[in-house]
Amino acid sequence: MNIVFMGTPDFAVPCLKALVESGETVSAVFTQPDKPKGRGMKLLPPPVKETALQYGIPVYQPTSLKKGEDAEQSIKILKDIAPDMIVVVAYGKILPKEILDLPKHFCVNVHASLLPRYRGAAPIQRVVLDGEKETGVTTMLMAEGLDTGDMLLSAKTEIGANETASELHDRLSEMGAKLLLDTIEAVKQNNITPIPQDDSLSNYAAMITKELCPIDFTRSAYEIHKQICGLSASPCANAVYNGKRLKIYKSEMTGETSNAAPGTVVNEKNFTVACGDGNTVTFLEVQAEGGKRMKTADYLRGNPVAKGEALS
RNA sequence: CGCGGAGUGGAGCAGCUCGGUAGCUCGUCGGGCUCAUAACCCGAAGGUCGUUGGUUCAAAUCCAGCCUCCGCAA
Repeated sequence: MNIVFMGTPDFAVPCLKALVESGETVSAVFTQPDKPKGRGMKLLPPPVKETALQYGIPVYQPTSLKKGEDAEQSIKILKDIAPDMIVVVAYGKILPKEILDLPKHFCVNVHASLLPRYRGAAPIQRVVLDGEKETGVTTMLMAEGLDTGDMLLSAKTEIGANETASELHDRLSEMGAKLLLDTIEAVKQNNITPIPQDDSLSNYAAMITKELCPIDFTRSAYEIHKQICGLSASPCANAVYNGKRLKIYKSEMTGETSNAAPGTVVNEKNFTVACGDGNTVTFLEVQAEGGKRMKTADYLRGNPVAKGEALS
């Protein structure tokens, strides 16, 4: 099939690779323009661009698909390619109707949740933050609304008790790639029935902001544990210890209880801290300012903490 | 040229202000002890102190450049 791929971050890379490796013809890749980011505001290409270039696929990075010169030129390029299908995975731009109607079949989107649940920008982190037990990936036809199109296929998976958003992200991106191939195969066999989403069951996975990062130890241990998992590895939950910010990448609940004040270290050997509901959270991987991410045992060797000290 | 922190045996850190014998908590290896432990005791190996140049009788330490890693901000 003649396919145009649109996507930007790491999550989309396995899908693009899967398409190419399975022998589909990816005629062009659309991705977000390079943006200055990181230290020193260096200009960095999005991951999908790097992958596309490795395969020698033409890359287009229009600033807009809706209006202006870029949009007109993009639509002209798309018309020239005359794709059978446009595959969109976390592209980060809204497609105008003109493009949605352009492919011979349709525009298909891979979304990292079990729709209609968790539509929107940050489904992976939100399911973890909310303490959900399972999630998945869904392929759907693209409609003009945000993640509202008819569903094609989906795949479920359980969320581990200590699984972080970044671990789940990696799993789901691989699942998404497989589901995408299954979906394309079904389309080829003409063996697929779009199912409308039940809007009454939908919810929206709002973008993740830094306000979510500071840990409030008066909350329950479970909420804090899920906060740590859901925000790992970026932007990462953090606490203040010794006047310095300490990022917490991984944690677990050992079942230990304590009536110490929330935020108090109750076990200095494995860095276990009291929470608001009498339960405790044990930190497994942390990172101090200026330091690297490391296992708690390593951190404690050079930065011993004492029982009774408080984090905030 | 956005602001800031850091590179020291295998891991995590101290030492640098005020140059003069390489230190701590672990790990590893060998031995001992114990019913037992993230227990304890004894001994050993292992480091071009990120890199290049400069100052000096002498540099981990002071000065300059470069490389790498990280926090903030975007």
